[in-house]
Amino acid sequence: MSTYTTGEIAKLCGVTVRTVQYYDTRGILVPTSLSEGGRRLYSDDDLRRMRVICFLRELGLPIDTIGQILEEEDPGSVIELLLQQQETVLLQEIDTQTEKLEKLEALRRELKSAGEISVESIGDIACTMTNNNKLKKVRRTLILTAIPVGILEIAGILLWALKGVWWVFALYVIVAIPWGIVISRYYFKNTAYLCPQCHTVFQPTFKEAFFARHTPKTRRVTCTHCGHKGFCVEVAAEDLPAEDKQ
Amino acid sequence: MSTYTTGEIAKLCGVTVRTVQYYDTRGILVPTSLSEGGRRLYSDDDLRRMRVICFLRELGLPIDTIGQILEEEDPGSVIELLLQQQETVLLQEIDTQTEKLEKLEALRRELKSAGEISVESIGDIACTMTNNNKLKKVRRTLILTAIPVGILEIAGILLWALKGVWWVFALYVIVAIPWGIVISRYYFKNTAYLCPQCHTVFQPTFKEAFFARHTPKTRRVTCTHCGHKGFCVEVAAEDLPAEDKQ
DNA sequence: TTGCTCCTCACGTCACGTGAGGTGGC
DNA sequence: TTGCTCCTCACGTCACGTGAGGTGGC
Repeated sequence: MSTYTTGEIAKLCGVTVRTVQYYDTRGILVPTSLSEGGRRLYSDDDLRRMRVICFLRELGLPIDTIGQILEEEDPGSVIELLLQQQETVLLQEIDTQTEKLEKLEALRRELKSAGEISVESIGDIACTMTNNNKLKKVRRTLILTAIPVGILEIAGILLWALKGVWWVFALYVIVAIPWGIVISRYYFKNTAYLCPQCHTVFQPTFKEAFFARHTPKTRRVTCTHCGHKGFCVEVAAEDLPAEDKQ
Repeated sequence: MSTYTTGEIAKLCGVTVRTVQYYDTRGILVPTSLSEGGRRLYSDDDLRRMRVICFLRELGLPIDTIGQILEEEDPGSVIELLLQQQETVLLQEIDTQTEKLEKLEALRRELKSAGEISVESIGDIACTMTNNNKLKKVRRTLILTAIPVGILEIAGILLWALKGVWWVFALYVIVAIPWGIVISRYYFKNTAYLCPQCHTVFQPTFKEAFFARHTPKTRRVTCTHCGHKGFCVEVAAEDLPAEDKQ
């Protein structure tokens, strides 16, 4: 049965003296005795307890939870429950960090391809990245409704050409025109454009957007804010601010 | 050109009023103007700046780093450098968390198979888990040196049985005996046992350990501390405390 | 005038780290 | 006696959250 000083406990457990003292003030490792001069004296039991504390800290458990575990008389379920909670916490933290990492990598990629690196370009990238998911949803809707129309078109052409059946193609024309109108309105209502000049998000008129030259991610439109005309990156339209919460 | 109050900025950026105020005190988002009553008034530029700040915070960048990025006149290298640093930080954090998670899962597995859940059993598991790597190293040495000896043995037996060549087997015997002595001494010098009674780590005498019944992970030895005799879990011997740092 | 929003202290969170100034113990 | 270790304040870290008590602005 030997006794240990604060420094000895610290060295044996690979922590600082301050940590050992701190665990005393937090009440999870109170020294068995004090010297006449008021110095902390730890027993073998204390050392073992400290080792358990350090181990549990290596799992990321907060001090109070460790205290609970150490005080618990009845062994089983409480410990298992607390460990299970900690597992959930860790899984969530890893998830959060991984998300951050992915965003960071996406930003770095975009910055590299953007050529110009500035705060404005970060702002633009942030804007396109944060409502990327909304935009994908809008585009997915477009494509999903386009598939049956496309099948109808091909079927119509084939039947007309090979078998001389013309009414399927006629049906396609009847369906495709209203579909085109509806889907275009839907699309331009839910998309907006980011002006590279003044960095504002704006919606051009339906007519301009419909007839404008475009690439998969940009469209040549006129900014309603600064009047700049040129290729603007497509983003999802924000929710209307007026009727939003009210 | 509209102006925004603290609350409006907060709502538009999905943070609390306190966060907006905090960014003012930290100097990364100082409002363009103040009302007569001392209320913060933010401009469109401020809103855009806040959006960039929020985006960078979503990557986990600390406030001061964001401040640096926003102040930077010259665009390129500094931003890329800071983002790269942040990537390293995130990767390390994910690593740390994953390690914690693995340890936690190992503990839960061990606790389940241990049957009895108590602070002592956590201590024992912590002890076996933390010097698990050392122990593996010791065992690997044992196995690696055993392989050539084993090959020699099989070769000796085969040559003797099939071809009548006996000297290879004789060589094996000559090699195997000193190897057995050396490796046993090495093994028991570098392993110790955890008493299930008093939870102390001890080293039995070479003789007792050598002849004791054992399983892959335990051995039936007598605790030098409390005298308990029974199967004890094998752990790596700690470094000798005397000549350690001195 | 009445709510609502915003203001500034001031303190709490979490697990320690970092001095400062003093002292025990070999 | 001299280093070394240890002691207790007290404050710092990080990005806010949480009241308290007061007030601007519609």
